[in-house]
Amino acid sequence: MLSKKTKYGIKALTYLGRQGNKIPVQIATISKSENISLKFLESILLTLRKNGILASKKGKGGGYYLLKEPSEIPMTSIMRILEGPISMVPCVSLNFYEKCDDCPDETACAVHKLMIQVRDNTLKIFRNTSLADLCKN
Amino acid sequence: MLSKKTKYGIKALTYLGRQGNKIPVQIATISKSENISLKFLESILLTLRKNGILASKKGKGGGYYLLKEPSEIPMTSIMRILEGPISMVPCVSLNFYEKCDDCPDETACAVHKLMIQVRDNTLKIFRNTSLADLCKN
DNA sequence: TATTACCCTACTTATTTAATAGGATAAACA
DNA sequence: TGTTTATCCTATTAAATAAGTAGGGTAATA
Repeated sequence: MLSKKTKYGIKALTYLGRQGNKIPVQIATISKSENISLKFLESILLTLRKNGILASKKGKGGGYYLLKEPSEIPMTSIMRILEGPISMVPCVSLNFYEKCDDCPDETACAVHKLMIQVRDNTLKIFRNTSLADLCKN
Repeated sequence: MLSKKTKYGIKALTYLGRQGNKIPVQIATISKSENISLKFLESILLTLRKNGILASKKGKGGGYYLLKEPSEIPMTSIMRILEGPISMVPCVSLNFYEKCDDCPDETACAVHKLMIQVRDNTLKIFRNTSLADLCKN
């Protein structure tokens, strides 16, 4: 299941992407428009900034804005920053790999094989989708 | 992320499927072979039985066995019983649909559109895979 | 009738998620 | 220069979920 953090983050990024320009948007504006708790959204935007997706400006007229063009931001980046691994099990993760405690031989594991398929398909979608695609319509 | 419940459940079913026949296998046998806590596995097999995947026999020589041929058990069933929804958000779920609190118009939601794609792809894999496929090799 | 092995409810513990609180810092502007 | 505005940042908490544990009950076999 997608966490609310990720869901809210994507919605906020989509909102910013639809602005089209790099004029800062206040957290409160996004919070109201997308029905997201202001404080929660604040922490989400903070992590997006720390991970190089957003930039911010303090004080009057301040707010958050996208660092890059929406078309330059793949969903893989957004998902990995907000949600973590794209894979359903750590043992098939490309960026967050971890060995399973119970599995002596990973290549013989039925779950492993199945989840590689799922990962490859999901990855294909996220790689072929950028924030710009979400902003359309 | 896939829960351990689901992972262990799939492993246990694969173990049973590889037996080929309908001779009951004891929980303890599977527990040892697959490195799964006996008590935890017990509760997992119980839910699989209550959901029509397994049958059991009590007393000496008892244990669990598959009710149907592995080829007759699609991964969609197993996943829904053990993990719940296949979708990443409830608002795109076919079997566990729920409206989002924050979304006034679901058809306009960027997250919704993206997650429908992911769901369709994942569903395709699970529909085209049966327990028999996992038992091969 | 003793043993075996599943049946079933309840409980506990750990982890993660989803916030919330509250002050610090920096920019704009009068 | 001082006030307002809005982000920055750490810490805390509440709720939900996941993972595992306990322990007695029930049915089948020999």
